Amino acid sequence: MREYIIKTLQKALKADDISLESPKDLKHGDFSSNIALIRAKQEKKNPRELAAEIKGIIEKHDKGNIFEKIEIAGPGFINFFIKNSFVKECLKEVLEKNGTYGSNDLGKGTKVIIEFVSANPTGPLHIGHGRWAAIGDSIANILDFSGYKAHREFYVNNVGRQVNLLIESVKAAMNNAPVPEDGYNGSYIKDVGELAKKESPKDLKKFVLNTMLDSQKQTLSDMQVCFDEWFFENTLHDSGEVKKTIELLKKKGATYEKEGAVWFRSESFGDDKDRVLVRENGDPTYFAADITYHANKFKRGFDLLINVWGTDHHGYVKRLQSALEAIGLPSHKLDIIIGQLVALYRGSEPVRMSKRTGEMITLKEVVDEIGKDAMRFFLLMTSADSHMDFDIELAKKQTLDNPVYYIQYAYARICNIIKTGGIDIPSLKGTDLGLLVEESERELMMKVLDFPEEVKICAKTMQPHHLVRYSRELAAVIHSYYHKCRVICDDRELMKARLILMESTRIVISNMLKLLKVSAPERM
RNA sequence: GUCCCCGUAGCUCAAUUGGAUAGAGCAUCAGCCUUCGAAGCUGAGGGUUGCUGGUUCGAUCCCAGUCGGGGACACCA
Repeated sequence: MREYIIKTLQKALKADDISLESPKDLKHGDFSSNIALIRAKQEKKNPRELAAEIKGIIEKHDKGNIFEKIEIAGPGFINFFIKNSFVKECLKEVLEKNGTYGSNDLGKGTKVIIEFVSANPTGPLHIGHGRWAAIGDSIANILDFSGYKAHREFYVNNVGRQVNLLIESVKAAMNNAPVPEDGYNGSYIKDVGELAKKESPKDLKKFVLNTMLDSQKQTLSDMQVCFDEWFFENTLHDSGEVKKTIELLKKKGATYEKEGAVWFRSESFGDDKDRVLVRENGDPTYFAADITYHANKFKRGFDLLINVWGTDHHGYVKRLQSALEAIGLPSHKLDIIIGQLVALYRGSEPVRMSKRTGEMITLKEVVDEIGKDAMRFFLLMTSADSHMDFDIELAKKQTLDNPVYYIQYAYARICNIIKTGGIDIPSLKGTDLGLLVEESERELMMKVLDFPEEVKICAKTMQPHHLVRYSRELAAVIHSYYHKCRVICDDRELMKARLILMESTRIVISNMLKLLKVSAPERM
């Protein structure tokens, strides 16, 4: 609906810089625009006079189709009141489009690769990984829904010092030897060691890495996070691509040698300092491989690169962008979302250690305890760049305290009403929506019709939490409506009209929860 | 010391990316079950948006500074 109105305004005013807001105060109409305020500044005119001019043009153009009335208010806002008949036309669109309602073509087929989690295979995932997982996965869903072609990828760092340390640590555990310096010593190391003893694999390194990776895969799968591809770092070394990247940087004059190592001049690109590409011992650094990896993403034909990283990697952003620039790749097409860390609580008590193992609590333990739906919902509830306090006790509650159930309950309620109504939805065609005259009905319709805009906001900002906020608002309107209006009633025509409203609401919740991958139960 | 993020109601978070009287949930208090699911609804109280300046018709949002919390500053990944 909003989109249609914007298009109408664009046509009427022959301009494309139309912005439309949804005012908080009903007195300010269904939509409002600050266009007169902005133009008045540019053209140095009186904003209210300009607003009146604009209002005249729009009214002439509209001929009473969409707008009930248009008002000028405050310093020069133009407030639009939408005709009920038009709202109901839009409601029909929800039923027609059904599962695709809310989708858009923002991406215009852009191939986008979204890389997320990419944890080292040296240990179990933690709650922070869960956050990047939920965010990355949902962004990918939203982008797919917005006309992009999203490719979900996990980069496996199966090369380097940390991996060697992991293997040495496992070996030590198998022989009851002390943990190597800087090695790993969690209980999972012993577990893998036991397993390796039992199976005595030919290639211990391969076995350990696979075991670690499988356990990460399992945890992610428990959260219903899926990847199109698991990209292994070693393939970049094996194919010689890493060497090629280093040669290319050398050729571009972006490197120099010092103390036996090859350095990249990242400082001249605005980074804090220069960075090593090839160590004194001749091994390329992780950084060198990562430049190659991102070059490889472009080579595979992706037009847009999105990475979801933990805040502990933020210092890494500048050097990667610098390196891409140095080899002539469009670094502005790399969008890195930095997610802040998650602090776990039980009630007001901070949780760091696992009760069972006495070590850092793992993602798996939390997912096992509270379940996939609450997990995803809570991790998606807040903006990625705000620090997050995650209360396990609250997420676990199956009561009204828990916002997940609030939404799911609204869905189950609607499903039950539709079921009780006992009328086939398709047979409701031709129903007179003009019978929906209650204020609460209009409120619900407007909220339902807002869905496509919310999807767009998420796609544009790459922040799925907007959708979660919307889901709570929508559920609140639904519950309120439920108490104000009865759907199942003796007036059969009215009932049919209200069933259509229920069905379109159901469709929106269903589409929305699919994007978040939170289940929508018909019964609870 | 340098860089990034955050600071909003007692608590956890929003605020359509510069819009009109800063909103929800929890907690507190007062109401609502003979009718489609009370896992719900209705209402009340609760604020100098950490602080100080600046930019403009307008700032929670942008800029400068300052205080507090978190994180990062490897020839680790």
